[in-house]
Amino acid sequence: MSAVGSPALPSPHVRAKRRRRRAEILEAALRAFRDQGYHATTLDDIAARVGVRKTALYHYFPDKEAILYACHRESLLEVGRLIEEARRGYGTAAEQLAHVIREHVRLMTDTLQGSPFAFDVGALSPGHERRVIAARDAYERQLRAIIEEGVRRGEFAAVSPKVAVFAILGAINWIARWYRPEGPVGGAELGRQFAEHLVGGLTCRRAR
Amino acid sequence: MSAVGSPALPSPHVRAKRRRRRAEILEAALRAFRDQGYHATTLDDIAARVGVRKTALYHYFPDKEAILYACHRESLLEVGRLIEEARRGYGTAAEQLAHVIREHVRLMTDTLQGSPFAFDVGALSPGHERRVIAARDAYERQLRAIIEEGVRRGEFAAVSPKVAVFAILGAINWIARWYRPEGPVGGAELGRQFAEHLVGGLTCRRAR
DNA sequence: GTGGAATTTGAACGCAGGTTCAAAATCCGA
DNA sequence: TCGGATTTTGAACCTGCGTTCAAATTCCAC
Repeated sequence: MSAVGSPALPSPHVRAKRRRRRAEILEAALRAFRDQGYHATTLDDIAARVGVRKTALYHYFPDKEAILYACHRESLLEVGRLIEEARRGYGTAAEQLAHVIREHVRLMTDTLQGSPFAFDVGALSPGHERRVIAARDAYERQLRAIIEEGVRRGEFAAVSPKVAVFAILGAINWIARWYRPEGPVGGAELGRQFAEHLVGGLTCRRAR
Repeated sequence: MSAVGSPALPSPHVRAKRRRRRAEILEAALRAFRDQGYHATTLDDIAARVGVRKTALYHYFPDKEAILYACHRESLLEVGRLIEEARRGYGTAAEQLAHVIREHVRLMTDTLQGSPFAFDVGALSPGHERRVIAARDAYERQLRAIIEEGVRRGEFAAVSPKVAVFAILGAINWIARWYRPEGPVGGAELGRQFAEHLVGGLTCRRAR
């Protein structure tokens, strides 16, 4: 071990093992919260999905709310990238918006990482709730900016960007409530159909 | 009182009073469930909104789940009428769908009666859950039928009616998560914008 | 006015679930 | 191998909340 009186850092191997366990717990929690809701999900539920007793969870997370917050954080990291990718990869607002929709749907269906966007934030501590809401607001503002640009360029009808974003996010977030990966429609195809429907509702109306 | 041995029916006045109290409890519960979710709402919460102690609620409902189920039933009664009205009042699929969307949005925003559509059904007893799901499925089938007819007539693009209905209901149900009646957009205007966006996304694409 | 019905109340109970704790088991680096 | 670190466990604790109960209060129909 290291010098006397100086606590040793765990080895890289032990740190990696701990990270894997945390990731496993978070994935189990994410699925449980998505299936049943935060309040209806018990620590016993999550622990059972991992294969341990619930008291083991306290070795990795201080409490249940911290698990929920970690799920939110991972989700926000994922969606945070979508806008940058859209801006970099596409020239028109319609293409950018379609990309974000497709990718957001993929997060809801393939990795389920987008599911926390559908979670109520009321179960978070006040500080955590503020942070999650701030990040969600930033994402929504970026979506609104894309729509505003589309309206300005004449690509989109003169809609309220705020209302349009709520409608789009509502359609996407609701996927957590009904989509099952074993169903007949794959995530990519679902994303394509959602993008056509939701972007189409903006682009075509300008012709009237 | 009535004849010995024969329990008296309450008078019309007492029955009316009882109905008003039940309606008051259901409205308070509906708002509390919508604001906080079923599990995070306590009977103390609901009772406080009514102005009684929680034990008084047991005079009108056998338990907490019965209150939730009654909220669902009222909501389903309301939305059940939308399709009939749409079929009677409009000739094209686009007009019918637009009407249902506008009116469903109104239920979400004005009376809040549509909010239970956004609630998870997991908290209901198995029997109640089956009934609520059956009624929701019937509503979704009717929406799909409108869209199928629109596709058949060439009014709508060749979309998957199932996916389109999920997208539409997702956008509408999500209103319970963000809409506040004191905000700048009224329910009627919101309904109009949602109808334009969501129906527009179906009608225009057939031109391509 | 009054007896009975209806409604509400405060107190109490029981239990589920989040959390703590100390001991046991497993892992790991030297 | 082995001592110490890490992880997991079973037991226990505590609290919040749904529910029950008996008594008190209010309402109502005659």
